[in-house]
Amino acid sequence: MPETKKRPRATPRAILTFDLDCFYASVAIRSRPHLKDKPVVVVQKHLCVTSNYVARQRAHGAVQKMTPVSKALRACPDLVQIDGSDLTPFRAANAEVMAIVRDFLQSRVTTLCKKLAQPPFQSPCQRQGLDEVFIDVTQLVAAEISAGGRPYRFEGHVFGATDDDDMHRTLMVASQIASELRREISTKTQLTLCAGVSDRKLLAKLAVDMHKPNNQTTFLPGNAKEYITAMPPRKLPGFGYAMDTKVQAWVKEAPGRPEISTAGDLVHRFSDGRKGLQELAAIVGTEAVARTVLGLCQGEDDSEVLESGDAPKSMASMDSFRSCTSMEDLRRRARERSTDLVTRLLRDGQRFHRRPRTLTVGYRFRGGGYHGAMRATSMPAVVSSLSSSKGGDSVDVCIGAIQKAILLVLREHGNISASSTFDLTLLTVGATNFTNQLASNFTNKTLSGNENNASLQGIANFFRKSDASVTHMPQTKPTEPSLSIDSPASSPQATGSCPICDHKLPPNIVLATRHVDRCLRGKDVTVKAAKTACNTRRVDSFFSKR
DNA sequence: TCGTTAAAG
DNA sequence: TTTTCTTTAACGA
Repeated sequence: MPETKKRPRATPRAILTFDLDCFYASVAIRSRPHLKDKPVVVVQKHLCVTSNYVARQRAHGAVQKMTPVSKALRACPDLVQIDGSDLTPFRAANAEVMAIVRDFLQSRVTTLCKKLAQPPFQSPCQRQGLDEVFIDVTQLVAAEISAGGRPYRFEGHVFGATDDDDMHRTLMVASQIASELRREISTKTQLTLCAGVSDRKLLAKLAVDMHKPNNQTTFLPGNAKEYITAMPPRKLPGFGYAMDTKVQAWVKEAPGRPEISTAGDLVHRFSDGRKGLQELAAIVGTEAVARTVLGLCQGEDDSEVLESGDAPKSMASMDSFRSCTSMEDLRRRARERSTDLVTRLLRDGQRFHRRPRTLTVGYRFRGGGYHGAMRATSMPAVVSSLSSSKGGDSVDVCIGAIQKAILLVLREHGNISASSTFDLTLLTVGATNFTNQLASNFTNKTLSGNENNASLQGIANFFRKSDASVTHMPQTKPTEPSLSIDSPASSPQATGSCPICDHKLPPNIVLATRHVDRCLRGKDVTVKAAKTACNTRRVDSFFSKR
């Protein structure tokens, strides 16, 4: 018998989603207090990407996301424009918020677990863009309830009718945690935010928009199905433009097909067992997608909150323009992208002790559709030794090397050269496939504070990738001895205790890793849960204890 | 491993 | 409506 029967979860989860209020505008105004009561928009190219509430009010709805500056200016002539083309301050503000969230959760867990004499755990945090985060506080709520002392009531708005059972008590405590965390964040950053609380990401996400700004809503799952089936499916997170287009195309494809204007319509037409599923699969691509979509349309969502960690998995720099037809112009733009990327790579390397192995180049010809093309090549070798050496010219060398690589890709795959005519509208350059750099200059560094390091990153990656069928080591290239974590001579020392069993760990990082790995397997825990449980942050924080 | 598509903010 | 500047995941080859 295959175990494909799916069962409902044994215990209800508690999921929070936070959404910073008009994030870009708030961050921009925070550093310019004199603009506090002025109508403000943050501008990229000729578009307003965000506005504050003063601007929205004044323009009476005419200033929205992605409104052309000219139009916004007509609606509100005294609009203050702030350039938002450099994302650095927004990335920094995001990091600030994430750090506060993690510190808050960490200290709660620490005190509660001590009190309850129970091993510590972590609460996964998933970054969603720069202004949103999902948090799974299931275990934290459970610990809070065990510890007692919480009044059984909701904090903030509630959507739906409550009841006197476990799930509702869970969500009550979750709403209290959400409220406390919101207060903590807005006190420390001067940024306000909304929270959505529910037992799954889908509902938490829908809840977060129900009362804005600076407020929170708990979505009681009992009301999910009727609420969601009445919505246009396109409004559901996960049901995007492409899906909507395909479904609507199907509707119009043949006469007599039913209108699909609500999620309920879709469920009604396609949830008729296996046949309906296959019909939907034919429209949306795969059966897996069909199943998820059908679930979404009924308010179901099993997806986990995935730990994002501190280090991004890829990095890109993009420029869009009306036209680029000369090599001279192209070279200049390529250098610009290259400079931006190298600058960020340098900082990333200082923080995470890693270098990208792959360079991606994206481009689009005028009239060449939405996506354009994307190519990947190996990163120029000089980048592996990128550093801000005082005397050296490493940065400039890297910028030049990447610029050259971009031009080469465009020549080879886009047929763009001095002897061809072309017209580009987009150039993207990105770095991916990060691997740890364990150089001699780093080996002797002490482990401390927020300073992440290469070996820890290696371990984190190892856990992330570990799989029931795979025995042990990460699948790094054998040709890269400097990356392996099994070279005790150059590995930093681990101290502290196992995040699973709390035993003291051996100082050798390889042995420590092995121990934690065994421990994970020893526990009756699914691989998926193990992956979620053992993430960068957690491993980092446990291994880097002074 | 490379490259595309889709989704999200 | 595909417009800005990203980041991530799933999937096919």
